[in-house]
Amino acid sequence: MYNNITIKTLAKELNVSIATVSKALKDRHDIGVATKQRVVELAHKLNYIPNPYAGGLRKRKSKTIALVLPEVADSFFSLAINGIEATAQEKEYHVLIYLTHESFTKEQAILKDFQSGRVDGVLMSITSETSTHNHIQELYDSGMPIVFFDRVCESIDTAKITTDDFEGGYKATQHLIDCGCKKIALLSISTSLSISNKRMEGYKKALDDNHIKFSPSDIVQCSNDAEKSYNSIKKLLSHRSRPDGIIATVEKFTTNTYLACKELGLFIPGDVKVISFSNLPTAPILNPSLTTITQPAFEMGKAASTVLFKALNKSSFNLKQESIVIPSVLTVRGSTATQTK
Amino acid sequence: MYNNITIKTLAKELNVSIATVSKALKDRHDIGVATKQRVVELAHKLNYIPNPYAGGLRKRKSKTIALVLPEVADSFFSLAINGIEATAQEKEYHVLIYLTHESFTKEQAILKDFQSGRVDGVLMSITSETSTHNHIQELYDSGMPIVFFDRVCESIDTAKITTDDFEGGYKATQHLIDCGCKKIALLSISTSLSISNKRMEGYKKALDDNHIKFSPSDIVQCSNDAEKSYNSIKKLLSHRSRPDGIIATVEKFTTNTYLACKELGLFIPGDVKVISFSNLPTAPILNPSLTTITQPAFEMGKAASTVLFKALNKSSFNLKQESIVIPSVLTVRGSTATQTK
DNA sequence: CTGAAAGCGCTAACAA
DNA sequence: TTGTTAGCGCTTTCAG
Repeated sequence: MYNNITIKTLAKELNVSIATVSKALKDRHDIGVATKQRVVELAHKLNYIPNPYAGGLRKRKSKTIALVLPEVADSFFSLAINGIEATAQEKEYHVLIYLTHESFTKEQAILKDFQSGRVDGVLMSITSETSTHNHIQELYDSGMPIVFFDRVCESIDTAKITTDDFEGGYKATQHLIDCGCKKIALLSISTSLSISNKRMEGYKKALDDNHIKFSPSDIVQCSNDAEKSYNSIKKLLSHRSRPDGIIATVEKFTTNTYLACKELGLFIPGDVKVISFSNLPTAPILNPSLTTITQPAFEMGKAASTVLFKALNKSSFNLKQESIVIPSVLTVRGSTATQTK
Repeated sequence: MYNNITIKTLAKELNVSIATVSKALKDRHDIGVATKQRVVELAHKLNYIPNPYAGGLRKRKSKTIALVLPEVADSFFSLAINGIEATAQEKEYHVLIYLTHESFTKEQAILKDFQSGRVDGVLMSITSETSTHNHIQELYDSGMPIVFFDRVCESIDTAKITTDDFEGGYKATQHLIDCGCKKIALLSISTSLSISNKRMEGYKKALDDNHIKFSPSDIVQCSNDAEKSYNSIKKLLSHRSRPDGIIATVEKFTTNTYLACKELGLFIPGDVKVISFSNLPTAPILNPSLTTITQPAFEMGKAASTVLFKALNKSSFNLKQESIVIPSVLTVRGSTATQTK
C-alpha cells in the first residue's frame, strides 16, 4: 500500500509549486504566513502524510536504526527493547528488529544489508558464535555508527554499554563461597563472548582470592540448544564429585538447572546452591526463589540508544569515548540460603 | 550513513547505461550473457548493495512490515516475535517494531504514520485500552493489509490469528472446579479486549454448566501497572470470603498472585489454586509449579506473518477469510494439585 | 541486446 | 515570497 495523496496533490489544489508546499510544511520562514496556513490546512484536511523514503533518499538518511539481537525470549533483551524503543519513539526514529538466533552467518548477512542505506545506525548484541569481527568492522569502517550493548565486540573501537561483568562474576562466586560452597561450577554460553569471559575471570579471581583451586572442568560450556544444555547440566550434577554451587551465566540455563536437580533428587540450596545472571520476573517465586545477579536492562537499552542518537545528530561525534559500564546487582534469595527451609 | 557506490558507479566503470546494469543485476533475459557477467562481477567486487528505498519508491513498496505490540516483556509476545521474524527473514521482508505500552494514543499515532508508505502491511495485537477502532479501520480502508494476532479487533473484517479463548477460559474454570474449587475469581486485564471477554465468557459458561452462581465481584479488573494490580489481588485475597481458585488471564499477573498469597500466608494450592494463561518457561519450577493454559505463541506469530505475506504477494488476496484459531493447551502442575505436597 | 528518458515523492539550491 | 530545476538511486517503458 502506498499513499496516494502527495505533495503534488496539495500543490495542484492550491495552485502553488511543490517547493512552496514542501517549505510551508516544514514551517520555513521564507514562506508567507497566509500560504503556510493554506497549505497546512489542506494537508491536514486531506490527511497528507509525507513519504519518509522519498525525503530520506534526498537527505540521505532513513531516520531508522537497526536493532540486532541474538534472541528475544530472554528477559534481558525484552527489557532492553523497551528502553530502546522508548527513546527511538521520543527521537522520532524507527527501529528495524533482526534476530540472529545465535547464528554467525545470519549476523553476517544482516549486517551486510545495512551497507545499503537502510538504516542510519545500529544497536547490537553479538552472537555467541561470533568470534571473528570483519563483518562488523567493515560496516563500521564504511561509516555506520554502531553501539554495542551487553554482548559487545571488544575489538571494535566504538561505544559499548555493558554491566560490570567481571565484578558480577566475582560477586556471584564470592557469595557462593560465603554460603559455604567448596566446589563451584560455572555454566558458560560461549568461549568467545567477552561478557562470558569477563564473568569467568571474575569467578577465577574470587576463587583465587579465597585460595580455592580453579579446575577447568568446573567451567561447562552449555549449548544454545535447550536439550543439549539440559544434558550437560545433568551430567555435571551426576558426577561423583559434583559441584555444590552453580553459577548460571545466562538466564536460560536456570530452568534446566532446576529441572536437572529435581530429576536427580538434589535439593537447592541444600545439596547445591544456585545463582543466576538473570532478569526473570519470576525469580522471587521460583522453588526455591532464585538468587540473581541482575542487569539494569531497561536502562542499558536506554543508554545505548541515547548514545547512538547523539552520534546520529552531531556530525563527527566520537562514539569511541561513550562507553558506559553500569553496575549489576546481587539479590540474595532462597537458592543460596545457608539452611534449607 | 549512506552507500556511496551506486548503480551509476557500475555503469560508468563498465561503459554501459544504468538501465543495463539494473537489468543485468536482476538477471533479466534481455541482457547479453557477457554483459551480465561483467556487471555481476563488478558489483560483487565493489560490494555493491542496492539502496532499498530508491527501488521501493519506484516500485511503490517497501518490503517491510510493521509489528505493533502492547509490550515485549511477556513470553507470548517474545515467542511470537520469533515466529514473525523468522518468516520475514525467509521472505526477505524487514520488520519495524513498535510498542504501544498499552497506550491508546500511542497506538493511534503509530498507525497514522503507516499511511505514509513506510510499510506494506501490519501485524498487530491491540492495546488493552483500545475500545474504538476508527484509527485501525481508516488505515485498513486506505488499502493497508492488516493481520491481527492474539489481541484482535473483532469489528475489522480482516484476518485474525487467535487461540480458542472461549475454550481456554472454559477449560481453566472446569479444571479448577474439578479440583474442588467453589469460588473462582478471574483476573482480567481489560473489559474491551475480545480475548479477555471470550475467556470470561468461557469462564461463565463453565460456572453455569456446573451450577455455580456467577458473581460479578469475582471478576477483578487488574491494572497494567504492576503495583496496582498487586494491590487488587491482595485485596481480593484478603476478603473474608476470598476465592479458593484464581484464573490469571494474563501472564504478568502470575508473579503478583504468588507474592500476594505469600504475603497473606495463603498456600497454593492448599488455600487457593492458581491457573494462569501464560508461556512462562519457568512455569515448571515455580513454587509451586504453575498450571497453565499456554498458547502456541511461535506458531501464531508464524501463522500471522505467513498470512500477511501471502496477501502481500498476491494482489487482491482476500484476507477476510484467512482467520485461524489455534488450540491452547492446559498443562496441569502443582498450583492446582488437589493435595498439598 | 542496449540505452535514453521519464518518474517514484520529496528537498534544496538558485532564480525570479 | 515563490517557482524552477536538478537531483537522491533505482525501475521501466519504449526506441534503437
